[in-house]
Amino acid sequence: MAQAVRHDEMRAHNLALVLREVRSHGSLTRATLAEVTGLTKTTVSKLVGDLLEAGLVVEAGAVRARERGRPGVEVRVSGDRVAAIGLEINVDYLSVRVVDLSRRVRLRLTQAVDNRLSKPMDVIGDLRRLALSALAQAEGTGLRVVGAGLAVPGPVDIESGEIHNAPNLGWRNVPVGTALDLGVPLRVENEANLAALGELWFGAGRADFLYVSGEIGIGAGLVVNGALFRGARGFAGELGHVVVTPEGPQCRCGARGCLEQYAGQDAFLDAVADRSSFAHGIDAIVAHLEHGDPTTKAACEKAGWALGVALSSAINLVDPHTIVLGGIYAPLFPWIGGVVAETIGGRLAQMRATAPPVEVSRLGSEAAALGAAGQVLETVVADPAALSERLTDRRDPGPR
Amino acid sequence: MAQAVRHDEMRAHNLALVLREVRSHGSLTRATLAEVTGLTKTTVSKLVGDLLEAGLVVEAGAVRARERGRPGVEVRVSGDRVAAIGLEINVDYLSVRVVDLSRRVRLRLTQAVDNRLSKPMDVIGDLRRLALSALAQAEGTGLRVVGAGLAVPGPVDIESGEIHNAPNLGWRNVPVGTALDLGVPLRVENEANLAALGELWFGAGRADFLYVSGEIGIGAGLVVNGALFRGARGFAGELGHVVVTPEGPQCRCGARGCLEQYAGQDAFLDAVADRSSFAHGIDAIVAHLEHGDPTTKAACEKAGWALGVALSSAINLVDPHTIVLGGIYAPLFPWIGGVVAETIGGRLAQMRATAPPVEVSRLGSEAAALGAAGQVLETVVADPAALSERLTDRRDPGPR
DNA sequence: ATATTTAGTCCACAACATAGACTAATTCGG
DNA sequence: CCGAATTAGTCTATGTTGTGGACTAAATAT
Repeated sequence: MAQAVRHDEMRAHNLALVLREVRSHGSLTRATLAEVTGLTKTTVSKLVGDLLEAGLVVEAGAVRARERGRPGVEVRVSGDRVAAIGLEINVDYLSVRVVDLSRRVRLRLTQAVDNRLSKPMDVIGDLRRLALSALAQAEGTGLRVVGAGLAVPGPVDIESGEIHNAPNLGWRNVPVGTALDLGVPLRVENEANLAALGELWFGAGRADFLYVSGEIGIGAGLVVNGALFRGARGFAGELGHVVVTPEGPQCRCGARGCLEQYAGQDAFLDAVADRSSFAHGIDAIVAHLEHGDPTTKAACEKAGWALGVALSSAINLVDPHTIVLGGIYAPLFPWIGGVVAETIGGRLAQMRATAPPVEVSRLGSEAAALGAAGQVLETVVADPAALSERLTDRRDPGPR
Repeated sequence: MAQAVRHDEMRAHNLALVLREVRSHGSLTRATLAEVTGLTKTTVSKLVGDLLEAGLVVEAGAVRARERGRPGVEVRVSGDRVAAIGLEINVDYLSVRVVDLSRRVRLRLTQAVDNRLSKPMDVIGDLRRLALSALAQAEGTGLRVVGAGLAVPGPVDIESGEIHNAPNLGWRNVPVGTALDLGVPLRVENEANLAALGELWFGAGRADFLYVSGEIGIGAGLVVNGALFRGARGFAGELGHVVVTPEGPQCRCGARGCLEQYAGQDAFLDAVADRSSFAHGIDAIVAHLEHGDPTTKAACEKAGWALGVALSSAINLVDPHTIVLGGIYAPLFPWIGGVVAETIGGRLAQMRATAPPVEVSRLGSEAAALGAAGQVLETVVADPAALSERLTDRRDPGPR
């Protein structure tokens, strides 16, 4: 658990503190950095020196922070040295994103493919090919990719990187963590959780919210005080199986009346009674809605009500500051957001002064892959000392 | 947010580490302490010396830890110097507990009284009298009470110590935090949260569980990795208003079909159709059950089912390791525990290998007051350096 | 009685942050 | 245009803390 703190860890902590402050302020001089951190100018200078040497920050031009006196030299996070790769396997696409330490997206590769039709190992092979080509391109521009993150639609054992059960893909007990070897450390995580983190770091940027990921299944990622809440075993956020009506329609989870039966992608398509092409399902629905189709509108009403009911349980239990609707709910937001907010507001009327606002995600299907990459970058910012050690002795590429 | 780390904070951290290890192991020699913390014997000796001087630990007799060689001197947490006071205002009683740093309960005062019949300030006055007498007794035995915790049945603003709305007491906007002045720092917190912490520190002692507090209202406290989960605004855990049936009976929260309408104390009493005496309501119900009364048994079945439905939503959302039933559910456990576990198990069948076990609380109505005291002791263990400063200059009794 | 083993202390040293003097680079005012 | 004022950043001496190994203390084994 908690361990002894020695001089080197004190230094590592302060190094991380400085890097975090530089990032959160965009750019800072050493003098203001000393002010905001509470460290002395001497210490800040030494720490910034180390960060410069490691290539994690760069000096921008001189600026006059105050009107009089010598101008300071601003320091900002360097996007030219360190990067991470984010991957996503979803039902109908594979995607790869390379993001540098300054959170700029350097490379986007997306491949539309129905992954339910292939064997897991073949899908992993496809993704590996995409990822390796992205890695090669990134390394070619001088970036050093320090780690990879992978988003999958279903609960994952984070330690082993094994997918227990991804019902929408039809996968069971697939050891992606070990099968997808890219030569860099890999972390596998639930898609909804990573999409929430993506929203945190690349989207709206609030520190407290519940992200709702509507796909074939419905997941949620809870961010509290800037950190993901995973629960005891890492299975938290299964919003799709929260009860809407205890004796409602049978769900494939074994229970009855789960949210997924009312507001999952299939429920929409069933309601619209036009399941011609699954891949363009959402586009078709939006088209119907834009033409004012009453059946589709009614389906939205019903799904929005169910989502509101399930979310009111969630709000009572975990008290999020805001609700962010993502996945298929993002394009449907104009027709569904109002009902959701009204249902929540109605059910929470007496419990709290104001119900959490319901907002729409700013990132489309990119959220999870970006969150996956961002999570790797976050480990770098949390412990820059560990990285610079690894960067200095390049002989050893570092174990898993 | 995160702040700079200096030498004094390094020391404070290691001091806390040593104290924590001493507590979690019961008693330890300096040598084994050096092993488990990773610090050197020299450093451990210095830190232990400071803790001894502050009176937070004491030396027990010498023991031969290993067969050969000089025997070590074991050190354990001292229960004779530092203590905390835990208070609870509930609907039908006031209670006070004094607990020393070694977590021994030194004093118990409970007063049965229907607090709905008095004005809030009168109730606070009653509690203050009880608490001051307990404080005097404790100080008389040489204990130094370093802080107080207060449990109230309803959501609280932790910062200000103000109760927004305690519907079961009929209180609104009562500033208990400032009104109840005991001369020591006071922290006010929701009863369910503190009962969960009480269970953590004085009861079963698991590090991950969801504690369900069934009283007139139904609350829950979620403990994850030994820490309380409060949500963004501190209102998490309102299990009583999780949806069981979205169009069910009207709840006083404004919604319909909340758990409280099915499994709250009033729902039980209504079902049994014998609301003769509220104070002994639960005892009467247990008596009926022990005589095999079928109406009461049916009420348990229904409440247990509803609790299982709401808990299955909670498990999907927050993934607790274990469910602990407390409050009125503790005496009812023999008749209700089975249905709850079955309902949960049935609804989670396909989602995870095993559903969280449903257990019964080991502490009766004492849980919340003990948790309140324990929370104060935890701040001492988390930062013993801050306390010893305050203990050394006794002129200044400390602000707030 | 002596060797061995383990506990705990002592002392020289290393790592880190601090405080304040010092140098560098700019603006302001005459 | 030059000196005073002001702010940025570096340098040096110092203080606090943990480390490592030598040392003393107290037990058991032979």
